[in-house]
Amino acid sequence: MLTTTPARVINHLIGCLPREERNRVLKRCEPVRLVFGTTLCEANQPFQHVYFPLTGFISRAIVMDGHQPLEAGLIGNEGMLGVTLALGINAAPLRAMVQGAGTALRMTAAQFQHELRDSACLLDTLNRYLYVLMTQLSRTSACNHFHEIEPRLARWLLMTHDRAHADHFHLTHEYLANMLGVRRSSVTIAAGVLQRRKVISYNRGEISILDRKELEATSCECYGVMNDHYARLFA
Amino acid sequence: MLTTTPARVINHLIGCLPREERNRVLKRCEPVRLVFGTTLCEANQPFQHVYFPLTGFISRAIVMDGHQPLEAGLIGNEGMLGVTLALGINAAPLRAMVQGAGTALRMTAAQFQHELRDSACLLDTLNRYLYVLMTQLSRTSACNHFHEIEPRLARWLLMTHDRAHADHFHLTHEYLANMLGVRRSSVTIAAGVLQRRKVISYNRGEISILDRKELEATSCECYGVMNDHYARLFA
DNA sequence: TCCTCTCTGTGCTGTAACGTACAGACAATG
DNA sequence: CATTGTCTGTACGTTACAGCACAGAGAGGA
Repeated sequence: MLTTTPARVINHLIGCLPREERNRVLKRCEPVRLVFGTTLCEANQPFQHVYFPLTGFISRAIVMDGHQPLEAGLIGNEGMLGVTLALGINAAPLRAMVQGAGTALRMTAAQFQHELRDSACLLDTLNRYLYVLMTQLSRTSACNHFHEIEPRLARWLLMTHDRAHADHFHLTHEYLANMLGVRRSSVTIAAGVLQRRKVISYNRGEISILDRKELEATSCECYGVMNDHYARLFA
Repeated sequence: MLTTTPARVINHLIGCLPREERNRVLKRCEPVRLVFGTTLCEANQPFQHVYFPLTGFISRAIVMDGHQPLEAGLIGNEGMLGVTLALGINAAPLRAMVQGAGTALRMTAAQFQHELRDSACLLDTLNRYLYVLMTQLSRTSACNHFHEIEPRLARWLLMTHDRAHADHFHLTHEYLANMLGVRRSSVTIAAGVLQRRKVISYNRGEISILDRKELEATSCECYGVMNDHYARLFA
């Protein structure tokens, strides 16, 4: 349900590369449509493809017996799926699923490994991204532990907003509940507060961001900290 | 307060290397004593040295404003401190502190980076370890979220037991509370249960493991899962 | 048009863990 | 020996969230 497709969204990791390498990588990629709800990889399974999201985005989740999967991060055009191949390991640490319909570039895992051998700069970029991922995992962990539902909800909405490149996206309370590792009805309550405050509005899974400033004020500091950290590493 | 020093504890990451590279690395290392409570690095600060624990062990913690640091992992002779240098980044994602007095090998960060350039095998080993760290972070995150205090306490005791190479080590309730991200008195209650069940005994910070089997039964499955995962990657 | 499904709102009870506070026991120190 | 600090036990009110259950409302298909 992407209403507005921005003129030209590029994947930031690819954008980091010098022109020649960037073109080589782009040549190996094929554009694909990310379909909402598709599972792109299971934990501990090898990758078939790596994905560089453009307007679509992907969620990573930790799967544990007897519990709903717990969200560990979002991958939009600032990142990629399959980065552990840069460690020489063809396995996914987490389950990945399309969370926002849209577009992406993809490459076969084999081709990607090949490119990695040829491009030191690509490897360096991915190493940086890996470092970002580690700090994100840590912080998300602490955030889930210490912060309350409402700020955390605001944080996820902001992160989704950034990656959707639109003020309007699809996300039910049920989904959000899984992301945050809480009950659906807790989300209904927290989201209800935000809606009454005219910060967001939603209807049957269609969420609109009305007042981003307020949303940022409601969010815990984790949103800003993580963004800054990314920016610093890719400056 | 290490009472028994095992005859010959080697660092497993170094042990993974082929003889020649192993000797080269060992030659660059100096043995040091890890003193309980010493902070070895702060989050986002560069490393002076990297550490390969032997009988001592180190804890990594996530630092967040307004909260006690939250434990994210232990580093014993199965791992190392400073592995992010393998990503070409001289910065620590987390705070690291000596949690168990004992011995370690260390190398300057500069020297370590130099070794990394010379030894593809070292890099490969560290890449694997990085992957393990990522899965550990994820799982710890979910574990803290879903599992209750008692199983989590048991898990940390088991992990500490492994890394201390002794049935007896120093760890106050206060410390454990920080590790688990809970109140001190919650730990007193959970530990009291374990003591009454004769699984552990403790006195003024000196903990003894009496019945490891029972401790394993009390722990959540995370302990086994994480061990298996490590073993599989370093098989 | 009806039916079914999905999404959301809400209310109730239960409970794990918090926050705080205090007291006793022991160890170390002067 | 007295004093101080550290470690542990315990207790009580509070709170955030779980778990469950149900009802209403809109969407979409038959």
